[in-house]
Parts: sequence; structure tokens; C-alpha cells
Amino acid sequence: MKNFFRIKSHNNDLFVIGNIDFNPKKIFENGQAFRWDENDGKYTIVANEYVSRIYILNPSEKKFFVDSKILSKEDEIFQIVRLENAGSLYDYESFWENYFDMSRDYDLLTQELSNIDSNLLEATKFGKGFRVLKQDLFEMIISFIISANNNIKRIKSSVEKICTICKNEIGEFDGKIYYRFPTPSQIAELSIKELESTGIGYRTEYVKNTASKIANGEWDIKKISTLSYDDAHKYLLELMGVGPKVADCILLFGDSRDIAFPVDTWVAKIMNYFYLENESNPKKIKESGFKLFGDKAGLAQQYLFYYARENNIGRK
DNA sequence: GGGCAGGTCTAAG
DNA sequence: CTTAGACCTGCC
Repeated sequence: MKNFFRIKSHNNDLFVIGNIDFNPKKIFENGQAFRWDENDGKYTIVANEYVSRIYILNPSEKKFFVDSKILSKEDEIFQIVRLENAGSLYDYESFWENYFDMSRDYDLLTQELSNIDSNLLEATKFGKGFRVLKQDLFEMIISFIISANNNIKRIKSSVEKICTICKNEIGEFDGKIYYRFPTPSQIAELSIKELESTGIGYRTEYVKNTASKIANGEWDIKKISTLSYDDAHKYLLELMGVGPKVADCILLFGDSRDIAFPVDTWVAKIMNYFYLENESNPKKIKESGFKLFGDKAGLAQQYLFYYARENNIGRK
């Protein structure tokens, strides 16, 4: 088995090393995650009970590690800074390896997508460095309920406010305190007023209702990973605020379902631009996605989404 | 200052 | 089962 890149430690820093298919901008700015912040090319990320700052090393820093023979000269390297109170080093390393989907070879995956047609060749070339993050299922459910008919800036802001209100403190970094995502019962116990103060508007009822159903066991979140894709999708639709598109996002980012094919405005635009003729029915667009991309529909969707949005394909 | 944002809910045919 | 309309809110 080919050795893909891994996370290794040096002093208090972690390094993503190897033959890298890893671009923080493309990973975080495609709308799959909401708990991150960019500053001067450095991305501070919160996931589960961890906080990290990730960025591309500059050439002089790179030289240091080349000299110390950790890397060969051809390797590109990225750095993840390990914050204090981050838990044991082993847990920390393995957590981020899983989060960044390190065990998959994206060079190979994008090659396979490129073989499907020239559109995907172009889209995967454009999105090179993207990876599908593996995130917490409950966090994805709440975050993507909030995402409906919303914009990414406000989604990020609202999610952050919910975390701040619930106060599950992880630790302090650069003068800022970071909180982990709340539990279902914590959100269920928030008052209407508290939830509305996060700016989620009419989605307040959806978030509260869904969190309550999960907290009291009326809806079993553990079942999702045991169900087939179709059944898991159907089961998610029982939650208030979860429609077909949101359910697919939850399955793609929160349960590693590569087949999930979220049809949003951008995917609808680019599917019409590349493959269809004025098809507006999301269900039919999704069926075309399955037909064209098979079990890699979700991955294809991500590259197409990013390509469409960044290039403003099909703008009115 | 009206329109838009990674859609969903509801009511009605 | 498919299809209009309404919909919080904050930034462009």
C-alpha cells in the first residue's frame, strides 16, 4: 500500500508531510466546514475538543525540515500548530489524520473522476488540494439546518455564537477562548430568545426541535451509520429543517457517504451548464448525478460546486 | 434600500 | 408526488 502523507510532530508543532494534495483555502472555503477563521493565510480550526492553526510553511522553514532529514526535497509541507491543552499527542495526531481524510489518495481519486469526462478533468484540476473533511455528525445536522437559504458568513457567525453561549471551553489561544460544539441537550435547553440572538431567524424552531428529538432519544443519531444510504437519507428527512439537500450534506460531511449528492443552487447551475438542459427539479438533477458519477457522486459534487461558485457559472 | 444567500415548510392541485 | 409562496437576517 502506498504511503500517503501523514501528520508527524516536532516540538509543539505537527507537520503534514509527504506528497501533498492539501490546500487549506480550498478545503475550508468551499462551505463544508463553518468553524474556522482565516488570517494572513493561516487557518484556525475548531473540531471536536481540538483547536489548531494550519498554514503552508514558507521556504526557509521548509529548509529546516529538509535539513533535519524529515523530508525529502520534493516534498511540500504544511504545518499544523498544536495549541496548549490539546490532549495527548497521539490522540491529537490521529484526530487530525482522520479529520483531514488522510488515508485516501486524492491524486488517485481525482484521476478516476477525470476519466469520466472533460468537465470533471477541468473541475478537479481547478480544485486540486481539496479534501472532504470528516466532521461530527450532530454538528453537521445543526450547522446545515442553519445553512438553508442563508449565506456562509452568517452561518459561520451563528454557529460560533451557539458554541459561545453553551460555553464548553476548550482553552485559550492568542487571547481568545475557544469552545467545542454543544451537545444535543445543551442546544435543546437554550431558550428561544438565546437561539434567536445567534441570528438564525426562523430556523430557531427547526434547531430547537431537532436538538430536542435527538436529546430525548426520539430520533436516534446512532442509527445513521448503520443504515443504507437511502434509508439514512430518508431517516434524516424526519428532522425538522432537514430537506433533501441538507440531508445529503450531513451524510457527505458527517458520515463519510461518498455517494451523497447535495443539489443546491450552484450544483443545479453547473449541472445544467455541463450536462442538462434547463432542468430545475433537484430530484432529477440528483438522479443525473448518480448516473454520471456513480459511487463518487459526492466527491464529484464537491469539485463541481467549488468550480461553479468560484467561477460564477450560470450567473443570472 | 431592495435583493440575495449551499432550501425547507406548508398548502393546494 | 409536484409546485408555488413565504420566510429571519445581515451584508453587498
